Amino acid sequence: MRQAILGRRIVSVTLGKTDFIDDPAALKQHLPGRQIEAVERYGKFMLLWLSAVNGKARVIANGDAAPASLLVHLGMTGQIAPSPAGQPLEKHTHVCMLLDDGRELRYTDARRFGRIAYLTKALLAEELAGFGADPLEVSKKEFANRVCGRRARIKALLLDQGVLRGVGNIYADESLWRARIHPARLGTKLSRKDAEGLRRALQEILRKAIVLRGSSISDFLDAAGEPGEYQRHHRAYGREGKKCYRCKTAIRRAIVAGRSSYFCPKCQPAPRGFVALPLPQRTKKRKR
DNA sequence: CTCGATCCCTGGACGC
DNA sequence: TGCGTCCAGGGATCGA
Repeated sequence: MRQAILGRRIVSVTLGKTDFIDDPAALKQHLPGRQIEAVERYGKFMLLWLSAVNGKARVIANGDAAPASLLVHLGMTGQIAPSPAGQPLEKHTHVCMLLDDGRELRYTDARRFGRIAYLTKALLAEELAGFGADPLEVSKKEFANRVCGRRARIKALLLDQGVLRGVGNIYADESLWRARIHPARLGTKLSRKDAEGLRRALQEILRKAIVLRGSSISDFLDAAGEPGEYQRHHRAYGREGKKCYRCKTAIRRAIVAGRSSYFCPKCQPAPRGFVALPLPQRTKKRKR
Protein backbone atom coordinates (compact mmCIF):
# COMPACT_ATOMS: atom_id res chain seq x y z
CA MET A 1 0.00 0.00 0.00
CA ARG A 2 2.91 2.32 0.71
CA GLN A 3 4.36 1.68 -2.70
CA ALA A 4 0.98 2.11 -4.30
CA ILE A 5 -0.42 5.27 -2.73
CA LEU A 6 2.05 7.07 -0.49
CA GLY A 7 2.09 10.81 -1.24
CA ARG A 8 -1.06 10.76 -3.38
CA ARG A 9 -3.81 13.27 -2.79
CA ILE A 10 -7.46 12.22 -2.60
CA VAL A 11 -9.59 14.16 -5.07
CA SER A 12 -13.07 12.79 -4.47
CA VAL A 13 -14.95 9.92 -2.86
CA THR A 14 -17.79 7.74 -4.19
CA LEU A 15 -19.65 5.33 -1.94
CA GLY A 16 -21.70 2.19 -2.46
CA LYS A 17 -23.12 0.27 0.50
CA THR A 18 -22.04 1.97 3.69
CA ASP A 19 -23.31 -0.15 6.59
CA PHE A 20 -19.72 -1.06 7.53
CA ILE A 21 -18.50 2.55 7.48
CA ASP A 22 -18.63 4.44 10.79
CA ASP A 23 -19.77 7.77 9.33
CA PRO A 24 -20.04 7.64 5.54
CA ALA A 25 -20.77 11.36 5.19
CA ALA A 26 -17.52 12.16 6.99
CA LEU A 27 -15.56 10.39 4.24
CA LYS A 28 -17.11 12.53 1.53
CA GLN A 29 -16.71 15.65 3.60
CA HIS A 30 -13.19 15.26 4.91
CA LEU A 31 -11.15 13.10 2.52
CA PRO A 32 -11.06 15.28 -0.62
CA GLY A 33 -7.96 17.49 -0.67
CA ARG A 34 -6.05 15.36 1.82
CA GLN A 35 -2.71 13.86 1.03
CA ILE A 36 -1.82 10.34 2.17
CA GLU A 37 1.31 11.02 4.20
CA ALA A 38 1.92 7.65 5.78
CA VAL A 39 0.60 4.09 5.74
CA GLU A 40 0.90 2.03 8.90
CA ARG A 41 -0.37 -1.22 10.35
CA TYR A 42 -1.85 -1.56 13.82
CA GLY A 43 -2.90 -5.11 14.54
CA LYS A 44 -5.39 -5.95 11.80
CA PHE A 45 -5.98 -2.32 10.99
CA MET A 46 -4.47 -0.38 8.15
CA LEU A 47 -3.92 3.25 8.99
CA LEU A 48 -3.71 5.97 6.36
CA TRP A 49 -2.36 9.22 7.79
CA LEU A 50 -3.93 12.22 6.14
CA SER A 51 -2.50 15.71 5.79
CA ALA A 52 -4.12 18.80 7.19
CA VAL A 53 -6.36 20.73 4.82
CA ASN A 54 -4.96 24.10 3.75
CA GLY A 55 -6.71 27.41 3.29
CA LYS A 56 -10.15 26.75 4.69
CA ALA A 57 -10.28 29.07 7.65
CA ARG A 58 -13.87 28.37 8.53
CA VAL A 59 -13.30 24.65 8.70
CA ILE A 60 -10.04 25.09 10.56
CA ALA A 61 -12.01 26.89 13.24
CA ASN A 62 -13.91 23.63 13.82
CA GLY A 63 -10.68 21.70 14.02
CA ASP A 64 -11.87 19.77 10.97
CA ALA A 65 -8.79 20.55 8.93
CA ALA A 66 -6.22 19.13 11.33
CA PRO A 67 -4.24 16.02 10.38
CA ALA A 68 -6.44 12.95 10.63
CA SER A 69 -6.56 9.30 9.67
CA LEU A 70 -8.47 6.72 7.76
CA LEU A 71 -8.79 3.43 9.59
CA VAL A 72 -9.34 0.35 7.41
CA HIS A 73 -10.06 -3.21 8.53
CA LEU A 74 -10.41 -5.79 5.78
CA GLY A 75 -12.47 -8.19 7.90
CA MET A 76 -12.75 -11.49 6.08
CA THR A 77 -13.17 -10.51 2.47
CA GLY A 78 -12.06 -6.90 2.19
CA GLN A 79 -9.61 -5.82 -0.48
CA ILE A 80 -8.12 -2.41 -1.04
CA ALA A 81 -6.06 -1.56 -4.09
CA PRO A 82 -5.65 1.17 -6.68
CA SER A 83 -6.86 0.62 -10.22
CA PRO A 84 -7.07 2.74 -13.37
CA ALA A 85 -10.09 5.00 -13.04
CA GLY A 86 -11.65 3.81 -16.28
CA GLN A 87 -11.64 0.17 -15.26
CA PRO A 88 -15.08 -1.40 -14.69
CA LEU A 89 -15.96 -1.79 -11.01
CA GLU A 90 -15.50 -5.18 -9.41
CA LYS A 91 -18.61 -6.57 -7.77
CA HIS A 92 -19.04 -5.39 -4.15
CA THR A 93 -17.00 -2.23 -4.61
CA HIS A 94 -18.19 0.08 -1.85
CA VAL A 95 -15.63 2.87 -1.71
CA CYS A 96 -13.83 4.60 -4.58
CA MET A 97 -11.29 7.30 -3.82
CA LEU A 98 -10.14 9.17 -6.89
CA LEU A 99 -6.43 10.04 -6.57
CA ASP A 100 -4.54 12.98 -8.03
CA ASP A 101 -2.68 10.72 -10.47
CA GLY A 102 -5.92 9.60 -12.09
CA ARG A 103 -6.12 6.21 -10.42
CA GLU A 104 -8.83 5.14 -8.00
CA LEU A 105 -8.20 3.56 -4.63
CA ARG A 106 -11.04 1.05 -4.36
CA TYR A 107 -12.35 -0.95 -1.44
CA THR A 108 -14.32 -4.11 -2.22
CA ASP A 109 -15.82 -6.41 0.39
CA ALA A 110 -18.40 -9.06 -0.39
CA ARG A 111 -19.37 -9.76 3.18
CA ARG A 112 -18.78 -6.32 4.59
CA PHE A 113 -17.21 -7.66 7.81
CA GLY A 114 -14.59 -4.98 7.34
CA ARG A 115 -14.63 -1.50 8.73
CA ILE A 116 -13.70 1.96 7.52
CA ALA A 117 -13.62 5.04 9.71
CA TYR A 118 -12.44 8.59 9.30
CA LEU A 119 -10.97 9.58 12.66
CA THR A 120 -9.34 12.64 14.13
CA LYS A 121 -6.16 12.06 16.11
CA ALA A 122 -8.00 12.04 19.41
CA LEU A 123 -10.69 9.62 18.25
CA LEU A 124 -8.08 7.35 16.72
CA ALA A 125 -6.13 7.23 19.97
CA GLU A 126 -9.34 6.28 21.77
CA GLU A 127 -10.06 3.64 19.18
CA LEU A 128 -6.65 2.01 19.49
CA ALA A 129 -6.38 2.24 23.26
CA GLY A 130 -7.79 -1.17 24.11
CA PHE A 131 -5.52 -3.25 21.96
CA GLY A 132 -2.82 -5.60 23.21
CA ALA A 133 0.82 -6.06 22.31
CA ASP A 134 2.09 -6.39 18.76
CA PRO A 135 2.93 -10.10 18.42
CA LEU A 136 6.11 -9.33 16.46
CA GLU A 137 7.39 -6.92 19.11
CA VAL A 138 6.17 -8.45 22.35
CA SER A 139 8.91 -9.44 24.81
CA LYS A 140 9.25 -12.83 26.45
CA LYS A 141 8.19 -11.42 29.79
CA GLU A 142 5.23 -9.45 28.54
CA PHE A 143 3.91 -12.36 26.49
CA ALA A 144 4.10 -14.73 29.45
CA ASN A 145 2.44 -12.14 31.68
CA ARG A 146 -0.41 -11.71 29.25
CA VAL A 147 -1.04 -15.43 28.81
CA CYS A 148 -0.06 -17.35 31.93
CA GLY A 149 -2.49 -16.88 34.75
CA ARG A 150 -5.46 -16.27 32.49
CA ARG A 151 -8.27 -18.76 32.87
CA ALA A 152 -9.28 -18.64 29.22
CA ARG A 153 -8.16 -21.18 26.67
CA ILE A 154 -4.92 -20.33 24.92
CA LYS A 155 -6.69 -20.24 21.55
CA ALA A 156 -9.11 -17.63 22.87
CA LEU A 157 -6.21 -15.60 24.25
CA LEU A 158 -4.34 -15.66 20.95
CA LEU A 159 -7.47 -14.47 19.13
CA ASP A 160 -8.25 -11.79 21.71
CA GLN A 161 -7.14 -8.48 20.15
CA GLY A 162 -6.87 -7.02 23.64
CA VAL A 163 -4.16 -9.55 24.50
CA LEU A 164 -2.27 -9.49 21.20
CA ARG A 165 -3.22 -7.34 18.27
CA GLY A 166 -3.30 -8.90 14.83
CA VAL A 167 -3.51 -12.68 15.32
CA GLY A 168 -6.39 -14.44 13.57
CA ASN A 169 -7.60 -18.01 13.34
CA ILE A 170 -5.08 -19.31 10.83
CA TYR A 171 -1.95 -18.04 12.57
CA ALA A 172 -3.27 -19.01 16.01
CA ASP A 173 -3.61 -22.63 14.90
CA GLU A 174 -0.32 -22.65 13.02
CA SER A 175 1.64 -21.29 15.96
CA LEU A 176 -0.01 -23.69 18.42
CA TRP A 177 0.85 -26.61 16.17
CA ARG A 178 4.44 -25.46 15.88
CA ALA A 179 4.73 -24.97 19.64
CA ARG A 180 2.97 -28.33 20.29
CA ILE A 181 0.35 -26.74 22.50
CA HIS A 182 -3.29 -27.81 22.34
CA PRO A 183 -5.67 -24.91 21.58
CA ALA A 184 -8.02 -25.85 24.44
CA ARG A 185 -5.39 -25.64 27.19
CA LEU A 186 -5.94 -22.92 29.73
CA GLY A 187 -3.59 -19.99 30.13
CA THR A 188 -3.15 -20.87 33.79
CA LYS A 189 -1.92 -24.32 32.84
CA LEU A 190 0.89 -23.07 30.63
CA SER A 191 4.39 -22.84 32.04
CA ARG A 192 6.58 -19.81 31.31
CA LYS A 193 8.54 -22.16 29.09
CA ASP A 194 5.41 -23.16 27.17
CA ALA A 195 4.60 -19.50 26.70
CA GLU A 196 8.06 -18.69 25.40
CA GLY A 197 7.92 -21.58 22.93
CA LEU A 198 4.59 -20.29 21.70
CA ARG A 199 5.84 -16.72 21.36
CA ARG A 200 8.81 -17.93 19.30
CA ALA A 201 6.61 -20.09 17.08
CA LEU A 202 4.14 -17.27 16.57
CA GLN A 203 6.84 -14.80 15.59
CA GLU A 204 8.58 -17.17 13.20
CA ILE A 205 5.30 -18.00 11.51
CA LEU A 206 4.17 -14.41 11.22
CA ARG A 207 7.51 -13.28 9.79
CA LYS A 208 7.46 -16.01 7.18
CA ALA A 209 3.82 -15.40 6.31
CA ILE A 210 4.52 -11.70 5.83
CA VAL A 211 7.40 -12.48 3.47
CA LEU A 212 5.03 -14.71 1.51
CA ARG A 213 2.33 -12.03 1.54
CA GLY A 214 -0.17 -13.91 3.67
CA SER A 215 -2.53 -16.82 3.21
CA SER A 216 -5.01 -16.82 0.35
CA ILE A 217 -7.70 -19.39 1.16
CA SER A 218 -10.47 -18.24 -1.11
CA ASP A 219 -10.31 -14.60 -1.94
CA PHE A 220 -7.53 -12.68 -0.21
CA LEU A 221 -5.49 -10.45 -2.52
CA ASP A 222 -2.86 -7.91 -1.51
CA ALA A 223 -2.63 -4.29 -2.62
CA ALA A 224 -0.98 -5.35 -5.87
CA GLY A 225 -3.90 -7.69 -6.58
CA GLU A 226 -1.75 -10.74 -5.90
CA PRO A 227 -2.70 -13.73 -3.73
CA GLY A 228 -0.43 -14.72 -0.84
CA GLU A 229 1.49 -17.97 -0.73
CA TYR A 230 1.61 -18.90 2.93
CA GLN A 231 -1.34 -21.29 2.60
CA ARG A 232 1.16 -23.75 1.09
CA HIS A 233 2.98 -23.81 4.39
CA HIS A 234 -0.02 -24.50 6.61
CA ARG A 235 0.65 -27.42 8.93
CA ALA A 236 -2.65 -27.54 10.83
CA TYR A 237 -5.20 -25.02 9.57
CA GLY A 238 -7.66 -26.59 7.12
CA ARG A 239 -5.93 -29.99 7.25
CA GLU A 240 -8.54 -32.08 9.06
CA GLY A 241 -7.97 -35.78 8.41
CA LYS A 242 -4.60 -35.19 6.75
CA LYS A 243 -1.34 -36.41 8.24
CA CYS A 244 0.58 -34.34 10.73
CA TYR A 245 3.85 -33.24 9.15
CA ARG A 246 5.73 -34.32 12.28
CA CYS A 247 4.15 -37.61 13.34
CA LYS A 248 1.71 -38.60 10.57
CA THR A 249 -1.25 -38.74 12.94
CA ALA A 250 -4.48 -37.44 11.40
CA ILE A 251 -5.05 -33.76 12.13
CA ARG A 252 -8.30 -33.21 14.04
CA ARG A 253 -10.73 -30.35 14.35
CA ALA A 254 -12.66 -28.96 17.29
CA ILE A 255 -14.57 -25.80 18.06
CA VAL A 256 -12.48 -23.82 20.52
CA ALA A 257 -13.26 -20.22 21.42
CA GLY A 258 -16.14 -20.46 18.95
CA ARG A 259 -13.88 -21.09 15.98
CA SER A 260 -12.79 -24.13 14.03
CA SER A 261 -9.45 -25.19 15.44
CA TYR A 262 -7.10 -27.67 13.85
CA PHE A 263 -4.45 -29.55 15.78
CA CYS A 264 -2.47 -32.78 15.96
CA PRO A 265 -3.95 -34.94 18.73
CA LYS A 266 -0.56 -36.57 19.34
CA CYS A 267 1.86 -33.64 19.14
CA GLN A 268 -0.53 -31.32 20.96
CA PRO A 269 -1.82 -33.25 23.97
CA ALA A 270 -5.38 -32.29 24.92
CA PRO A 271 -6.35 -31.19 28.41
CA ARG A 272 -8.39 -33.64 30.50
CA GLY A 273 -11.84 -34.40 29.22
CA PHE A 274 -11.41 -32.66 25.91
CA VAL A 275 -13.22 -34.17 22.92
CA ALA A 276 -12.43 -33.38 19.29
CA LEU A 277 -15.06 -33.56 16.57
CA PRO A 278 -15.32 -36.99 14.98
CA LEU A 279 -13.45 -37.21 11.70
CA PRO A 280 -15.97 -36.63 8.92
CA GLN A 281 -16.81 -39.62 6.75
CA ARG A 282 -15.17 -38.98 3.45
CA THR A 283 -17.88 -38.75 0.87
CA LYS A 284 -16.03 -36.44 -1.48
CA LYS A 285 -12.58 -36.75 -2.91
CA ARG A 286 -9.86 -34.58 -1.55
CA LYS A 287 -6.73 -33.35 -3.24
CA ARG A 288 -3.26 -32.12 -2.29
C1' DC B 1 -13.92 -13.40 34.25
C1' DT B 2 -15.15 -16.53 30.82
C1' DC B 3 -18.32 -18.92 28.33
C1' DG B 4 -21.71 -19.94 24.55
C1' DA B 5 -25.25 -18.14 21.61
C1' DT B 6 -26.63 -14.93 18.23
C1' DC B 7 -26.14 -11.63 14.72
C1' DC B 8 -24.01 -9.38 10.68
C1' DC B 9 -22.88 -10.85 5.45
C1' DT B 10 -22.11 -13.50 0.77
C1' DG B 11 -20.18 -17.12 -1.99
C1' DG B 12 -19.01 -21.63 -2.43
C1' DA B 13 -19.37 -26.41 -1.22
C1' DC B 14 -22.19 -30.01 -0.35
C1' DG B 15 -26.36 -33.30 0.06
C1' DC B 16 -30.32 -34.79 -1.99
C1' DT C 1 -29.51 -29.25 -12.93
C1' DG C 2 -31.37 -26.99 -9.20
C1' DC C 3 -32.44 -25.93 -4.66
C1' DG C 4 -31.86 -25.70 0.32
C1' DT C 5 -28.51 -25.84 4.01
C1' DC C 6 -24.27 -25.19 6.13
C1' DC C 7 -19.91 -23.09 6.77
C1' DA C 8 -16.11 -19.77 6.48
C1' DG C 9 -14.41 -16.14 10.66
C1' DG C 10 -13.71 -10.82 11.95
C1' DG C 11 -16.15 -8.61 15.40
C1' DA C 12 -20.04 -6.78 18.67
C1' DT C 13 -23.23 -7.82 22.08
C1' DC C 14 -25.96 -10.24 25.51
C1' DG C 15 -27.06 -13.26 29.23
C1' DA C 16 -25.54 -17.20 32.11
